[in-house]
Amino acid sequence: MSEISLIERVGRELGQSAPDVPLYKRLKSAIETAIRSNAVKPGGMLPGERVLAENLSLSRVTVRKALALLEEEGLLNRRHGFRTEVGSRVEKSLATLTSFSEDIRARGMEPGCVWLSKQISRPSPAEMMALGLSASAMVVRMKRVRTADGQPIAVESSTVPTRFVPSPDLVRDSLYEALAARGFMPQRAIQRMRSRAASSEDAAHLHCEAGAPLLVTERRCFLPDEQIVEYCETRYKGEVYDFVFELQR
Amino acid sequence: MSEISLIERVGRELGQSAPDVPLYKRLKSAIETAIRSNAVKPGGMLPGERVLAENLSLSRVTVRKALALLEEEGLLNRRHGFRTEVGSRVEKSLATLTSFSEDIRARGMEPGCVWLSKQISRPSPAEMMALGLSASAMVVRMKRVRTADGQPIAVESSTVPTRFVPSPDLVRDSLYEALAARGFMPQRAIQRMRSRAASSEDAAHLHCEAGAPLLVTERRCFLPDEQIVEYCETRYKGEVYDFVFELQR
DNA sequence: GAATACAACCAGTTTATAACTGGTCTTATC
DNA sequence: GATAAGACCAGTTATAAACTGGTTGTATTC
Repeated sequence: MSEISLIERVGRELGQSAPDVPLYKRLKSAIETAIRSNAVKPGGMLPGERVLAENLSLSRVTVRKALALLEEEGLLNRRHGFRTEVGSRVEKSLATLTSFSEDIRARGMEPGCVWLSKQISRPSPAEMMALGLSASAMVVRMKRVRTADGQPIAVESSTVPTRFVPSPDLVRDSLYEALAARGFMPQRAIQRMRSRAASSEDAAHLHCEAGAPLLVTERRCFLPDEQIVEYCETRYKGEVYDFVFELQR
Repeated sequence: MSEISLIERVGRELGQSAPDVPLYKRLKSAIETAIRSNAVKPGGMLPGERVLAENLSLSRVTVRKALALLEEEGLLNRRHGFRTEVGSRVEKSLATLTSFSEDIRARGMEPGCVWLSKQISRPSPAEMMALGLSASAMVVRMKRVRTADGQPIAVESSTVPTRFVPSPDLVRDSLYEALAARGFMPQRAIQRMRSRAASSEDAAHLHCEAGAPLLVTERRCFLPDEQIVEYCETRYKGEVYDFVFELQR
């Protein structure tokens, strides 16, 4: 469906809506209907805010208010300087199949995390190797304790080149959300799992004894164009095995 | 040293040289002297061919002939569309992606190798991780002892997805030749170097004692489109350090 | 006070373009 | 074979322009 016919459709929808509801809410509903009826496919682009405003004879403020609501609901994904993309929240969470939070929720517990550090620095030798970076590159390194129902169950270190996430402050709870917001959605990952003894530091964070066996996962995440976007090492209290699998959305 | 003063210097040098020698050879010597006397630092850029030709009142053909000689000697590194970079052979062996054979030859010795095994199999967990492969993929794994003047100096294990080299029989002496023949020339690599104690097997192959420190390099080679084409681990008799650098052709 | 409108301007991204670069070829002179 | 001059191709980089969404004003209407 072309941009013009989409706008016409939204325009008709808008005309038929109750006039005592605020315009921006009516516009929001109209666009939502268009999306849900698949007039724009997920992954497709919405017309620019200026185009929408002009063709619907609305002000940009109104259009932006409507889009803001839709983005909050997860139906849209806006990117500064790029465009506004259609993408449902359900798909977002599918793409983060590897997400710790989902894993924990699926087991009926409440996920949480405590940040140990967020820093921007040069990559370590291992990180250079894993991410394919030269020494002059910069990375954002984040370390946190993952919890389930408040109990610590893993220590996780994520490293991302600043090219993809320029500042650690952009990451709130979910690294994947920060990546997605900038248009870098990992599509494939290679993950290795094996066991290792807990260091005294690990032990302190995980409330276990030093030397206790941990399940260690190493993960390299790839963008659709095979660029390496993240290197992540997680040390879980748990099982013992050595296994590699491929993660795909 | 600025471009202009470099050109002036080369110009003077050129004027003083014997007139019965071909111009391009005299120019080559003049530039070589300038480089060896550090008038241009390694890593620095030479003026463009057109600038050189014009300022020295020479034709571009002459300049190109001189530069070609210098490149052949390894003093220069020309890149289409970029510029001509100054880089001595010593640095080239570090900064560029050269094969083992080239490396050894550059040091005035005769390279050789003894094949320990060539096999086609499923990737190991470490190989899956390094090459970004799923377990269903197939790889060609090659292990050999590298020699210089007949003396064993390294044990090397190379792994390449069958996608790039379908059979180990296609590899005679040089893996890179086999790759190039199929149109897969690695252009960039990330290499990590560190030390590790020799296993008894390493020791047997390298004629040293078990436990002796080896220099171990891990290398991941990338195609121009960032696909990972090779994972290679080499254990050298030698130094002790941990350092990663980027290799580029 | 909330909704709407209009108008600027900022900042990030993409695209197109221009201005280089080295690589190649032809033609010509000596 | 060495030298010269010119034209053109192809790869790279730098720049500018034309978008994008983000933000901040003021003003009007109900």
